Amino acid sequence: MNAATCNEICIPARNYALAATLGSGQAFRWTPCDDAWEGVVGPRWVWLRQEPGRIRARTAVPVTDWRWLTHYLQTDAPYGAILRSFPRDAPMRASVAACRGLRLLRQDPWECLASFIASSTKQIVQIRQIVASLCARYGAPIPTPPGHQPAFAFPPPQRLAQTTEADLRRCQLGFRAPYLLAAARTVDNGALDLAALPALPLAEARARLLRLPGVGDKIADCVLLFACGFAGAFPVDVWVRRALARLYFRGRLPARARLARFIATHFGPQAGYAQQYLFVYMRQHRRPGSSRAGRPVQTR
DNA sequence: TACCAGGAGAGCG
DNA sequence: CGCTCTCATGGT
Repeated sequence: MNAATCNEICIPARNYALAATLGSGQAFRWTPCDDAWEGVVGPRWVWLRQEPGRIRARTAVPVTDWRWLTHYLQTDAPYGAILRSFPRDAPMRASVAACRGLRLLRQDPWECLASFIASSTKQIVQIRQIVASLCARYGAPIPTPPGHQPAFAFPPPQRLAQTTEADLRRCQLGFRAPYLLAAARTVDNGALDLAALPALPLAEARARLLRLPGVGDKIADCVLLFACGFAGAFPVDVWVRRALARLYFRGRLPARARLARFIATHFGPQAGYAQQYLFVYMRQHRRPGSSRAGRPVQTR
């Protein structure tokens, strides 16, 4: 690397919808700020702004090697090839058209796992609050620009392992508190090695995550897709369930096994990306003030 | 106010 | 399996 040390950089990024990506419910630490976004990646406070053909990034502390950020943003992912791998059916066309440039991030596995354990039966707004609360209470303070409010890293497993269920309940975790505590202890004592997951076959990585209490199919797939680089992982939540039902099955989902077979065969090797497009597409059509979805184009 | 939220686990037939 | 109930809490 011959890059100079500085606190600003422009990352080339074509077909990258920054706002859609940061706000699409895969990460919970980003807040829109004027025409930009502020958040935390690992131990660093980060400011990001979409510009034509690129993303401008600023940090509070000068940086020499920015690969941690390009890795997080996945700006080098083969966007065109990913889109071409999707099935050429009407629902996918409509989903892509509705959110061009939507990407998947590559998050830290622990932060991703902990955040999604906290997510069950919560709205995205609330998940953000819980994560913010965990960081403020148990995360290490990190440098921010002069005059900016304080920021905190996501607390590592060894830190959360030292808390109690009652502590965690104070962060609005409710019945998820014991799950998060158990997960923190399991990762802290080495019984689950998150760093080893990406090198495993998808099924094995998934099986290891499923051993954690509070981690079922959906949360395991979120971690595999958003943090471990398994582009074939396909989290099925209420929104994706709705999307699949309405767009592919005339409103009625088939039995589990048949649905699983459909997912495994229909969406191709980048099924996880397809899932994210369906998720965002379906949420765009929800009615404000109601959890019931509006009317996405009925196709097929 | 009533409903429901990017679920998971246990108990049941 | 597949269904139902419970869990805790706040947004809308």
